[in-house]
Amino acid sequence: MYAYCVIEYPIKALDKSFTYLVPPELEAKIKVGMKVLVPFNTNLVHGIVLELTNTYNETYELKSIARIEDEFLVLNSELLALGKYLKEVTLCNLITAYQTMLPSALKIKNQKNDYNKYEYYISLNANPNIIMEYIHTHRGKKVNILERLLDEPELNKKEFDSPAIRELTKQGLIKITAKKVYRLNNDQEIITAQKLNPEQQNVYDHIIKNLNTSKTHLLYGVTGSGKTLIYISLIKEVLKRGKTALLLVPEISLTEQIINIFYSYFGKSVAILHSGLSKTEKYDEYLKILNKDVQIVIGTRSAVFAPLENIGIIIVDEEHSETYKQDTTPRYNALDIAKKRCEYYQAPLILGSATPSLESMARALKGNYELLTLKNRANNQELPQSIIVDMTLEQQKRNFIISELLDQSIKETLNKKEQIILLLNRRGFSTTITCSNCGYTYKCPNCEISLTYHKTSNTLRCHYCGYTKIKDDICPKCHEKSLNYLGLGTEKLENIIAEKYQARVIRMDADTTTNKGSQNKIITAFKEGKYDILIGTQMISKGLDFPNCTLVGIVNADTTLNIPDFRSSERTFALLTQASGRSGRGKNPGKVIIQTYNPDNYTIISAQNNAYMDFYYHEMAIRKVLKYPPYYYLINIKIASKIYENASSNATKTLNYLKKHLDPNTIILGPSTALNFRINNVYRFNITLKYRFDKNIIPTLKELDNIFSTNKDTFLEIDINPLQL
DNA sequence: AGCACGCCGACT
DNA sequence: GTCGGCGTGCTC
Repeated sequence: MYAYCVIEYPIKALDKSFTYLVPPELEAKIKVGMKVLVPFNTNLVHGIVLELTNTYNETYELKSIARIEDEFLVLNSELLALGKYLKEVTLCNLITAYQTMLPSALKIKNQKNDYNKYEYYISLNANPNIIMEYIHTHRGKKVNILERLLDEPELNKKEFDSPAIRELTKQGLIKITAKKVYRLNNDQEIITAQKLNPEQQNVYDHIIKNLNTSKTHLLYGVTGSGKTLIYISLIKEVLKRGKTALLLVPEISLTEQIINIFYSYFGKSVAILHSGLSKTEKYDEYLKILNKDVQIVIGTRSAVFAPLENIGIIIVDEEHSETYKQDTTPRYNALDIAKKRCEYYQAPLILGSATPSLESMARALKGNYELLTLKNRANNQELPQSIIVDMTLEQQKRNFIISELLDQSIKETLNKKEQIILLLNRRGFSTTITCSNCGYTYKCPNCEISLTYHKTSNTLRCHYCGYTKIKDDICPKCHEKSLNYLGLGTEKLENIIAEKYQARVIRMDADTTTNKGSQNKIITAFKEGKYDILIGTQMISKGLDFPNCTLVGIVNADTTLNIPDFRSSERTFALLTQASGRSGRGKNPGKVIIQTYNPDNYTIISAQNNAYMDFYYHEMAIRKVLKYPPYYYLINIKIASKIYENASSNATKTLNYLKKHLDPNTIILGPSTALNFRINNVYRFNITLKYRFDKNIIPTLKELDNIFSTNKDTFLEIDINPLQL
């Protein structure tokens, strides 16, 4: 028997299968998809069995597989094929694809640990006569233990005094056995689901009709329309039919809330997979899925690879979220993977959002997806009333940060004992520090990006590479004491608000949520009413449900709008709409105040009016003219080197190569030095491709990748369907 | 990626 | 005469 294997080194030159002889003693055990140890060159390396055959037609002599690793872990044929698909759509190495699909504890590498957690149980280990005799001739703790073991055959060891246990074991009267346990357990009582309202029921019925098809449904429902309740009902029905369900959520802050809801409806049937779990917790959750102890998986992007079998539905919540696209190699989009898996299992894919991506809505309107709409909030609450404040007028009144209207509204809301969310999409204390004498501004020496001032640590930091320096007292250029703060970050806003109002203020952004669970702590504390005002970046905008929050203030709606990227309007619209959606979800009506220097901008006006479709048509017209998605596909090619000349010359070579091989209708832009030209002293050039149909593209890019694989100082990175340019 | 092989310079 | 620098090339 022969085995075709892919080995652990993620190198282009080794991205092929190697043939090994299966030793006779392994023939019965070995399966496709298993992790094996094989001799390679002078070492032993890990690999995955891709195929088993009885013939081979190579001329060289084969080596034999050394052993099988992790016998329980087998990538089934669906997942093996999924890895090949991942390789195809991202142009990564096959082994990289499989590594990406596995949790870190099970990745293919050389160290082998036991990640299992055990609990220890004691039981009797001698015949009853001996036990009885011991009981009659002794007294004390040891006798107690033996007496209890006569009643119950097995007891948890941790309940007892350990010296006594040790002695009894030594005397051969009892024995200790280890049992594998899972680290995360939820023994909550299960509650029954609320009834769907007619609008929700309608959507539900429609999807149920398609439960045995691989149709994609776009569930466009306004904020607070109760999409989660539909998900729960759908999953319930899927489980009833003996199948499994996968629910993807954008990030941990959301995951915590949704997980708790799902735990209360489905209890032990749920496994969770997200970056907030430790390596061992993730391992356990993965094992629960492999062992078929759970039927539902909830998780973030990488959970799309969960080893569920017999999938009956995949739901992607907040489908517009950019977190579904991985921004490191392999640059996959979980939506594509979910779609592929749905096709394999003939299961429907549900994409839910209050602000669908333009791509998804375009496909839905074209009829490629089924469009399902929830127009109303679940309990017939009104959508919050939105007001735009023109900050140019406020400036004349010397209100730079908080407008008159926002100030009044904050006071009113505090008086009513209701809660407030203030959104400012920029962390740190202030954006930049500038010398008012000579105009000097601090830039990162590695990245040429403005440094951000962080007050708590009194440092200037680069948000791209992490470079940190202590703030100076005098300007390093003109030596005057004229360094001023410019711009506004969440940290400074927190100080201002805390000074200005008699209120309990809490801040949530990337800097206050570095510890595990800290995000959830802030959310819970705010939800329980321990604070009046929550200040935060975009992480507070999505999915959270605070019934007592009736005022949302967008302190500066322009920060995201002004970023030079073709999707900045779409992002801003989503951010404003999602943030607005946090207001008035309970019994009291909500209010939203949007502060902006662009009160006439269509993005801001559409968001104010909750007019997604207005925004959609307006933005689509622009995309069409500028040849952007969804009208054109994009591919971004990055050429990077520490040596400027190499980066530059290779970028030009790449351009010429592309010009020669691609369809003449494909638009080739660049090479440009664009945004973030130098990061960590690496020079980067970008080439962007825009195309509608070009069958040469993938083969050409593969070939380009091969050409670069022998180049040691210049690196090529290809991002297919990038989110950022 | 890792490691052996190989062909040139300064050392016990 | 040998030790060791890292350039080149191969791995079932």
